[in-house]
Amino acid sequence: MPAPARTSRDAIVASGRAILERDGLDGLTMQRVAATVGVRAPSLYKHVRDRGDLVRLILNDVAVELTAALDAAAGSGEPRRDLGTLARAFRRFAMTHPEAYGLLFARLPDGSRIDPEVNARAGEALLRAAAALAGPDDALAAARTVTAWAHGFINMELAGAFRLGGDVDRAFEFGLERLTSAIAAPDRP
Amino acid sequence: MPAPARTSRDAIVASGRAILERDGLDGLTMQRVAATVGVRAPSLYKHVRDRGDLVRLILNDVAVELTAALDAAAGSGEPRRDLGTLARAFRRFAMTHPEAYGLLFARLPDGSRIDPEVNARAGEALLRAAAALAGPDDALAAARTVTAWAHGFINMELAGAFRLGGDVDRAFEFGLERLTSAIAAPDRP
DNA sequence: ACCTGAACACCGTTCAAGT
DNA sequence: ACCTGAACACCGTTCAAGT
Repeated sequence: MPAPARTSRDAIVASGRAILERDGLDGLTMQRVAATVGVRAPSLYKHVRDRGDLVRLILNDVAVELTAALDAAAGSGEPRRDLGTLARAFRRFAMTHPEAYGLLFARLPDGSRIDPEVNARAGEALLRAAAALAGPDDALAAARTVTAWAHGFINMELAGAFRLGGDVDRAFEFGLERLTSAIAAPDRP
Repeated sequence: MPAPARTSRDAIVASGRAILERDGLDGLTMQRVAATVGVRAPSLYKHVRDRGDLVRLILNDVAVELTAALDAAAGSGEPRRDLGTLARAFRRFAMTHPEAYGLLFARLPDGSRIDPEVNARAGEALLRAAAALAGPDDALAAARTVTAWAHGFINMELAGAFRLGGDVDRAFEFGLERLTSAIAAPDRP
């Protein structure tokens, strides 16, 4: 006698994501997720392998959404301009999903880490803009420089590491402008 | 009848740090720390407030050591050269203490976050080099640009986010060289 | 085929009782 | 003054039993 599913993997991931964003990673318990979707904790194991797997699914979901935001931000045809809109879209996304963003590039157990393809896909728009600006030989190194800066800045901002006062928005724009010029190939001013 | 202390806060922090580096944050349990220093878990609460406090003490310890490594790396009198040795020392330290480093700028509960003075002290050497290179007006923004880049690069490298192959060491040197030029004031080539 | 209660091993933390 | 066992509330996870 089959029993009808009272919940679904999508519902579990969506609920887990909301709880993660509201209560942080420590607050993301199987019992809380189960209660939100209307089952008991053991039932969750019919839909996800374990808690680490649930974290992975949530982060994949977030990364796909980030990718869409980045894709929408780029595409002006002007790589210099694209790099700016990409960096600002990146920062805006992180600020509206701070808990999830903080885990996106964190050291997590293997089972919780984001899928490689999802990760690669998220970096594409920026890699394209960097390639157009820096030329093919330096494309990857240039993309890594910009990504590292943007991620590092956002991560430190989210962690509250900028404690010396000053204008953080201005520091972001300063870094963005200097970096854009710095990675441009000599013949691409 | 007073009972002699069978352990100390320093021993607990040192043991906790070793366990953190070996087993990760999830592996850092009060029971394991207690066993290593030779007492039972409840005794630890005579020396630290709770587990979050222990994490804070460990991270403070790591940050102080990082500060010493950075201070030792700088001081050549040549800000351009200092920036390079600082960035490389930063990366080397992170690679030898990956678990602790990954938490240094992570989103942690308030009670686990590093002390503001320890954080400010760690940034001093880099702020000094950046100021010498960028000039007083842009000193803070320039220091934040370099710190963000270095931290972001190292954090992504530790998290295994550079999955497109390529030469990661070369990307680090590329970013370092371009960034150094980018933050230099026009009159400080 | 999914859901459940019961159970297990493990946490962090408190506290009264020991020395 | 510190250490301990016992206890409590809470985890994640497994599993046999229900429908």
